[in-house]
Amino acid sequence: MSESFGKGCHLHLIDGSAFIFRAFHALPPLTRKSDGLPVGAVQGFCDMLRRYIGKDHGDFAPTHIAVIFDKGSHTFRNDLYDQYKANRDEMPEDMRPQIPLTRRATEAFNIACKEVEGYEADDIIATLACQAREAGGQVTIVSSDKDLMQLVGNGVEMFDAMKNRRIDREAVEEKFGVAPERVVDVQALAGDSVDNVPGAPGIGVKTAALLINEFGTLEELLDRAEEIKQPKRRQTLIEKREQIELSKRLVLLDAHTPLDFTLDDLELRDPDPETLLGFLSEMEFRSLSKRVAEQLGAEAPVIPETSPDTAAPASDDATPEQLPFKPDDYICIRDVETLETWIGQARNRGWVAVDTETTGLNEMTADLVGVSLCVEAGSAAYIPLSHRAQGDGDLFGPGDLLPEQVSMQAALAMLKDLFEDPSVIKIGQNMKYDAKILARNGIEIAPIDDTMLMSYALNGGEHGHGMDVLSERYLSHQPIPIKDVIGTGKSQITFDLVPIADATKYAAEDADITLRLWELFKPQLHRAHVTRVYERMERPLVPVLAQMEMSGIKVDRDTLSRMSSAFSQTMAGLEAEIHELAGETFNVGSPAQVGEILFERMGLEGGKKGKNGKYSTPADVLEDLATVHDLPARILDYRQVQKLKSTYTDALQEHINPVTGRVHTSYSIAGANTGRLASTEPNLQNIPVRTEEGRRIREAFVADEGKVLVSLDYSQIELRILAHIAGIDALKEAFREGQDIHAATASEMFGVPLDEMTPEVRRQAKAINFGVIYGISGFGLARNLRIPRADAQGFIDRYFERFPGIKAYMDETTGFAKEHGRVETLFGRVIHTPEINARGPRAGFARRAAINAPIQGTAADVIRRAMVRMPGAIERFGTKAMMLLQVHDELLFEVDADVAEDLIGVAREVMEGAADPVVQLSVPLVVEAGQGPNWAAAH
DNA sequence: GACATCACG
DNA sequence: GACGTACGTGATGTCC
Repeated sequence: MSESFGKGCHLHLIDGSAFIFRAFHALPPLTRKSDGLPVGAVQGFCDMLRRYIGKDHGDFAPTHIAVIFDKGSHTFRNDLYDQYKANRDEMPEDMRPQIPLTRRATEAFNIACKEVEGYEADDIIATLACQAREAGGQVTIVSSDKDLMQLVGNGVEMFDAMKNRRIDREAVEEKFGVAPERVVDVQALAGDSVDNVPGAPGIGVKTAALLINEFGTLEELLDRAEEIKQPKRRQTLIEKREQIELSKRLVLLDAHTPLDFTLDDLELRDPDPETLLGFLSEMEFRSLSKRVAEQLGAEAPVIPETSPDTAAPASDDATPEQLPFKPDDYICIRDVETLETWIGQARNRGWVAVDTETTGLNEMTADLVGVSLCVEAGSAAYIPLSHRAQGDGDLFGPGDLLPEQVSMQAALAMLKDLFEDPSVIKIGQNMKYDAKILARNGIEIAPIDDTMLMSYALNGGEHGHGMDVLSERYLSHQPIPIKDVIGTGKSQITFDLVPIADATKYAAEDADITLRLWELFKPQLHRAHVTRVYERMERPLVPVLAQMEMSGIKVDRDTLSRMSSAFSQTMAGLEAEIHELAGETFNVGSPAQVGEILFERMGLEGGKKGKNGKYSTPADVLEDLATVHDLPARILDYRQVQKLKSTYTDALQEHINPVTGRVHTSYSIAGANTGRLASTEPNLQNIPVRTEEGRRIREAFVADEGKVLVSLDYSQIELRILAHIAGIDALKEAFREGQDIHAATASEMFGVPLDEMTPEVRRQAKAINFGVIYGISGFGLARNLRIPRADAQGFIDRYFERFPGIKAYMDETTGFAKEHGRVETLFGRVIHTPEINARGPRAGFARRAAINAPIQGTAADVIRRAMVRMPGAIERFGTKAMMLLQVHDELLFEVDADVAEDLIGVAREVMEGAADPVVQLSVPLVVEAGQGPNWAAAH
């Protein structure tokens, strides 16, 4: 038996969480070969422990050692302040299953592994450090966390294992500007954005240290705050006293954590080679076991290579060994016992691929028919829930529910447990669809992964991201076409009428494919450096958009209906007039016939033929012709009304959901190459606004009784981003000063003072500004402005001369695209440009798209980030505020009238700050807001 | 299903 | 020197 802890002893306390996070982020994602379990962080953790105990610590050699972990997410600090650590990101899903394994690893190393429910590791470390100090021993805290620096001094030091550097009194003083004893005072004032400790607004570490050094302690400072000379600072300290005192309680470590062990329990023990090597073998760490064995003077264990038939295809090598698809092996789950088994398997794994089958494609109206699951490549099952008889003379009449299906209610209850289990990742292809179907059945599926969005992050611009494309491209497997199952055209049936045996093959295959794609894509995300893009801007959008789509927007049918009738009359009148002018009757809605009339019968000049050999009659051509004849003008009028009627007043009514009385669009997250969303069925991102007549359509988009619609939109976001990316000082300055940007551009280009600016000159500058974003050409600008091409080219030359950064940006961007086959947004979104090295006209398109993509894409990223943060920010309004629509640079909300102004304040802050903290824009983002009873009034 | 047209940012 | 020509979308109607 050894003596108890005291003088001459040296306790080393390792901050376990810090080790895990370091290990996780320092290493590429690694999975255990035999079953795909993520173990990268465990391996890193073990290696860090190995190196630590094998290290020559000189005078600081440990006699006692422990690894300290956090336990439970709720601590006394959450009771003090509910926002404590509230803006922490969720733990990456790959990391979660590795936490218990690191505890096992610690034990395998024969190192004490300690945690106390409801206490942070920091508090336990503080308690042990104090006990050791009082007993006369020395302490080394293995961490570089600044929150622990308050403990340094009197025999306690820290050690930064990454930098291999000891942190003593002097080092702490250097960092905080005060002695370790006063570090908490400085932290209380400066606050901490990582832990969400509020502190004193406007006071950072520097100022805090200055104040503490002047007054001695925080308490003294607060008592004598009146003496501070700077008025702003004085006011802050007086007004925010409570908040500062709270902050101190949050940062002050609790050295009185109740412990069920003593310092003596932490005595250094040699690892038992058998136990440790056994654990490392189990984890299949080959080279690490070898190194450990060497260190211990033991024999390295032999770890068998996994046999191919049990190996998960976790590698993404060019030709991974591919398990064949065997549709006959798929299981049909017809009783709760079997379902229970499958759910158990999913729980054991920690993940499961999921697919829902329904009666239609519209998530708001389709009914759930069945669910498929896949836990391992090749091993998938389908759970039929509401399949019905086709009625071809069987025992069951047409439409009868078929027997031997798990009851909807029972299955949903069991699946709800699994789908809402935070420790099981649910993997889907286009999860928003399944999430909405399940939400309508009372299940809030989470956490999720989405193979469509993974592909979008990885392969954006290369190809589409539908299951068929991905399966053929990455698994060399053509999935069963849906039309083989439900047919096409008139004889098409709904999925509930598909025989269960056929449905099983189809549905289980989809889940199987999804799981295989996930295993393939998951490790690629890190390698392609798009993990953050996927985790911050694609995946979290799924629940946000699902909610928006399910909310829908109220559309007044009567308004649309009345407008539609009026349009009919107008069109009839115009049609008669057009026939009169043409001298014959023809289909005004047929561009081919219009071209024929204008350019053949009437002999007007300027007819150009399109690729189908017909005359082309787009609006700009007709506008030019309108100066010489009335007919083209009337045709334009007709087309405008026809568009408004068919696409808006008529079609929109068809989209009013009979149950909710509202219109529910659907957003494609992975549709647009640049990162923009796209709105379909109906498209609510192209509701008219530019003309007075069109804008009236927006009057039919209304708020419910007692509510208002609130619209917030980014002002000139793309030009601001261009100014930032290309580093155009003159434009940045104009934005910072809040100037009219087009007028400022014109002034800079033509030397006209702002107060002498004419609308015409400003209009030209505006066209150039937009042209630049689109990868301008002299021809295009000339056509847009209807000026001679040479003049347009002159403008562009002048623009490049005045803003040389723009030209440089364009050249650098195309150069980058040609070299790498891709461009990137400021937030790291990758947009591939496969055509950039093509020849012919396609090269021009690709070049302009490459120039535009980082600008449009960065703007898309910004609003995505705002949308992801929005639900948390507006949570305080409860059901009083709902986010309904996104229109690229605009967010539309429906809000109780009494909180509309508050909502505007909150939402504006989120939107204007959406780039932070990843990107520091050198121009401000400005959001304009409006509100009213309908969308026209809110804009 | 291709094409033309036009609605939006 | 010719070629085509502003970026990104979705819906509707005609016509084959």
